[in-house]
Amino acid sequence: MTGKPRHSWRSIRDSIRQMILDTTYGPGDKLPRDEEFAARFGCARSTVHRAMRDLAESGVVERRRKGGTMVRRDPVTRATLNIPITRLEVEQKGCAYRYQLIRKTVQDTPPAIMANFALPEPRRMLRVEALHLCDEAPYIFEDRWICLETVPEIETVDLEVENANEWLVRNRPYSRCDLRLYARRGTEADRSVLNSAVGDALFVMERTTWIDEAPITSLRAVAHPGYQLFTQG
Amino acid sequence: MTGKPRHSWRSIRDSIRQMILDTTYGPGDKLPRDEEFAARFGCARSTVHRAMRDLAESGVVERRRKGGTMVRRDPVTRATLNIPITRLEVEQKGCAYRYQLIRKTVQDTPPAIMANFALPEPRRMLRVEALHLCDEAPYIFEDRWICLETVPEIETVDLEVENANEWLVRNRPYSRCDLRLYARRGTEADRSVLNSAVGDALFVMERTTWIDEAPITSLRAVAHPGYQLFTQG
DNA sequence: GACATTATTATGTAGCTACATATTAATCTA
DNA sequence: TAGATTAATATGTAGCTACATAATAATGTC
Repeated sequence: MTGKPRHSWRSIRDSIRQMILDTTYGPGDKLPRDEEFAARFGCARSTVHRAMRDLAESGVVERRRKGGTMVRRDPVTRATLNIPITRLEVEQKGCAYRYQLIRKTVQDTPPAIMANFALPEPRRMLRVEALHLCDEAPYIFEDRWICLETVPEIETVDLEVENANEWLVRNRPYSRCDLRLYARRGTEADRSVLNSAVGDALFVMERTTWIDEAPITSLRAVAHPGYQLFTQG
Repeated sequence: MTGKPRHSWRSIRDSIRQMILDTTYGPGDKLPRDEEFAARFGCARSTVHRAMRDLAESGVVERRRKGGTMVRRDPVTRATLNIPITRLEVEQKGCAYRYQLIRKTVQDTPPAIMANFALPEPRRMLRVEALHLCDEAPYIFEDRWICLETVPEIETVDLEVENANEWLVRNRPYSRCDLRLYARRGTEADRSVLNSAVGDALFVMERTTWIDEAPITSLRAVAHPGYQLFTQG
């Protein structure tokens, strides 16, 4: 036995995917309606729907009400990144975690942060610069902006002790998260914080989150030399 | 109107998420059974199930048959990366794309590639080194290993013309994809291929795919200086 | 012909029932 | 007590119906 009942949504998803792969339905083609597939496979429409939703989520097809289902013209590789709380990342390596607040100020957002949030004009936000340490060695430096309008409680949090990263993850859900990843040469400023050599290749993660259009936080995290980001294995 | 009917699975998901956020159910706690929630909300179990599946997918809760639903002790940020075919990435910037095969050899896998695939012993694979160009400037250099046992047809493909990246994406679905991202200093070897300066910070993406335990391909893609990877906006 | 209005239609959601499956919990051996 | 067997149970899946929604297609009006 394959372990898949004849009409499982997985087997139907695989059949449809196979048809797409062998170009029974090529890129850009319109697929038959769910009902049509259900009749062909001899299963319920809901089962086809379940299969289609999975194909849509994984980027193989695109669905639109009334418009029907189309094979995506541009296949994409979708990978889910798991970005844990830094404390956990460090502790899972069996190392001691420490968090150190470096600076905390209230400022108007500079253009770069406004761009991240797509704000038309500057807004006063709390800027928190902090260092995550792994066995007392600099691990990740983060430069974070927190919107005081959306998250006023943050002013009452003692960020010397509590970690903005964790406080926000635990207290502020977000509905949208933009991520930008790139490499950057270490500068003199990095050297003093991350203990890196000038010219080291540093891995940078920029993350911006919203709750229903309202900005929450935007941060640039610069990792120590040698840092790697994985997908969930 | 909020646009959400009282019993929509989204509104129920949001209610449950809210209860988790205000620590009605704290990290590690067990949630009531779906049926129990359904009775409380006055909706069907299937609706709670739909809501729970979404929460599980986004990493808020963990579900196990018979075990029930638990609030994840470690909140994670899950981000979906869209990795397009390089040709499309270049063309969407309005640039001209070109692909250039640099070398094509059959070799036994070195330890690093064996580790990526978790292979116990070396295997003969096709190694393809190629360059993606954007307006004739080096864009991404890829060093790819393709498993000849899993993908024998690759030997019949003219890789001078056809692009291994695209051929595989279009012809070989995968069931598992591991991703590793990091920054690396440009070396002398990079300089000659990517036209980068020695010491430049280069963004590296390593990707390994399988189809049901069988290795397909493992590649290291080194991007030109300044490259950025985004999440889908 | 241009534009607003109204049908049509394919997907999306909500509700129900019944059964499958995986795991834990309980029970029965040896 | 240890280990195997069996029961209990929460989630997962498959099937059905009915209606909602969004987007296109058709129609009507000027």
